[in-house]
Parts: sequence; structure tokens; C-alpha cells
Amino acid sequence: MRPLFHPAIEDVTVEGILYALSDPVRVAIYADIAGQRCTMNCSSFLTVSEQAIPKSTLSQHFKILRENGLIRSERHGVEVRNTTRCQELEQRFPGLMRAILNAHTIQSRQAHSAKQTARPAAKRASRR
Amino acid sequence: MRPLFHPAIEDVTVEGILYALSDPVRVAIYADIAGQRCTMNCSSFLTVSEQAIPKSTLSQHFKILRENGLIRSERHGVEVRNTTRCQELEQRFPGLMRAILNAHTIQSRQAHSAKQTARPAAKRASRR
DNA sequence: TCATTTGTTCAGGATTAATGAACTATTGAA
DNA sequence: TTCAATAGTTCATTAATCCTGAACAAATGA
Repeated sequence: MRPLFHPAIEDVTVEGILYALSDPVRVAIYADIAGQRCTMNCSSFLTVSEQAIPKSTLSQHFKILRENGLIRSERHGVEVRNTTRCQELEQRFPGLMRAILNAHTIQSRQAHSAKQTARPAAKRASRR
Repeated sequence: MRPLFHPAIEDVTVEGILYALSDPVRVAIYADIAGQRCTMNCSSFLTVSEQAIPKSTLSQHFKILRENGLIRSERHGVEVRNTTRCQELEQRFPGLMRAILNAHTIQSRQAHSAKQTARPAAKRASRR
């Protein structure tokens, strides 16, 4: 089994970060890992936002997060433990990750309150 | 010719913003528009970062920026004038656009100095 | 040794992106 | 009015990417 590739922090690009987080599942995973004190394994995310994700898809999502420099993954026996690279990223792109996570929180709150008040969801551009 | 669609600011999503700016050409266009005092038409970008862009491709890029809530486009006679929606976006997602533009600036500076010192570009994950 | 758990890789079908060619709309000049 | 030039859009085709079931690999523990 191939070793897990992690880019050097100076090779991490803005485009790569934005691409990795432009998927609702991946940004939810990233936000969740960033919010935890402990590390998390991949299978913690077989359901994300009440939606089932096939494990092959999940594996690809983690690969994308990893290879774009957002998370660090280490094999520990049979599982893979994931942590964010927040501190390195903060050094390279100050304020970026915080602003994205904050925006994600704002949006989640809005979605939640919209659901509570039973308004129909606004139509919006979807990509897939 | 169809009218230009702009989403209401509350329908703009984080994912949409990140997706729109995850393309090097689009983020360069957005950064350029954001940096200008005056409005810009689409054809100002037939070459972006020393790279020629077909106008049909450019038209799609502008559509993506527009429909994800990043820019406002208005027809004026034969041309379309574009401005950012920075202020609305700042209200909805405080600090987000500033952080992204700042990260883009940091990265551009690094790319520029790397070119000057003639170091070979680091290999990085590409998407296309 | 063998079943279980955790995750990866591969192959395919589905989706999305890029772009040349044809088109629309506006402007200004003859 | 007519015609050419300018600025973008739309469409069709090809290329690239994404999603996921199936098969596989590695570690663990019974």
C-alpha cells in the first residue's frame, strides 16, 4: 500500500484549498475535523449531514483534502487518523482558514433556521 | 438574448464562492476586478497571466463568477461591465473575500520571486 | 488460520469543462 | 438604410473529472 502523500506547505495553493473545500461533503468533513480536539478516522464520516457516503467516495474525498494540504493523515494500525494543518496554513495564508470556517458556520446556521421555520429552500445554482 | 442572472445575496453559498475561485483564471479575473476602481468589460481578459483565453471560455468563466454571486454584470450597449459584490459579500461572510484575495496576493508574490531566482517550480497536484 | 475492520485501487458510466463555429445585439459609418 | 465592426452568448463536440460498486490490501484479534 502506497504511503500517504502530503505536499510541503509552500507547495499548497489557494486554488487547491478552495477547490478542496468547494464540495459540501469535504467542507463539512474539514469543519468537523477542525472543530475536534482529538483526531478522527475516515469512517467517522460514512454519514455526513444526514447523507450516506460510500466509502470509496469518502476515500477520494480524504485524498483530495490531503493532497491539497488541508489535512494530515497517519496510519495507526488498521485505521487512518486525520488532523488539520491549520497552524501551517495560518502561517502561509493568514486568516484564510478561519474566514472559510466562519463562513461555513454562518451558512449552516442559516440553513438550520430556514429548516426550523419551514420555509422552502431557495433555488440556487447546483453543480452536480 | 437572455437577461443576466444574479442570485440574491442570501442565496450565495460558501461552496459556490470557493468553487468559482478555485480556478486560476477566474481567481485572477476576480482579483483584477476587485483591484480596479473602474468597472471592466469581459474582453479585458482575453489574456490572463500571459495566457490566451478563447472568448467562449471567458464567457463561461464570467457566467460562473456571476451566478455564484461574486460579480455583478450590466450590459451597456455592446459591452458588459463588471463589478464585484464585495460589500454585500462582506456583510454575509465577514472577512472571507479579503482573506482569499490576500492569500492570492501572497501566492502571486511567491510565484514571482521563484521565477526571478530561476528555481524550478515545485511539482504540485494539478486538476487539468 | 481466519474473520473483521478499515481503507485503497480500479473500471465503468455519468457529469462537467473547454472551445470552435455559428449566432445575437448594439454601434457607428457610409 | 445598409453594412461592417465589436462584444458576448449559445450550441455541439470532445476531453477531462467525478462517483461508486467490486475487488483488493493490511492490520488486528479471536
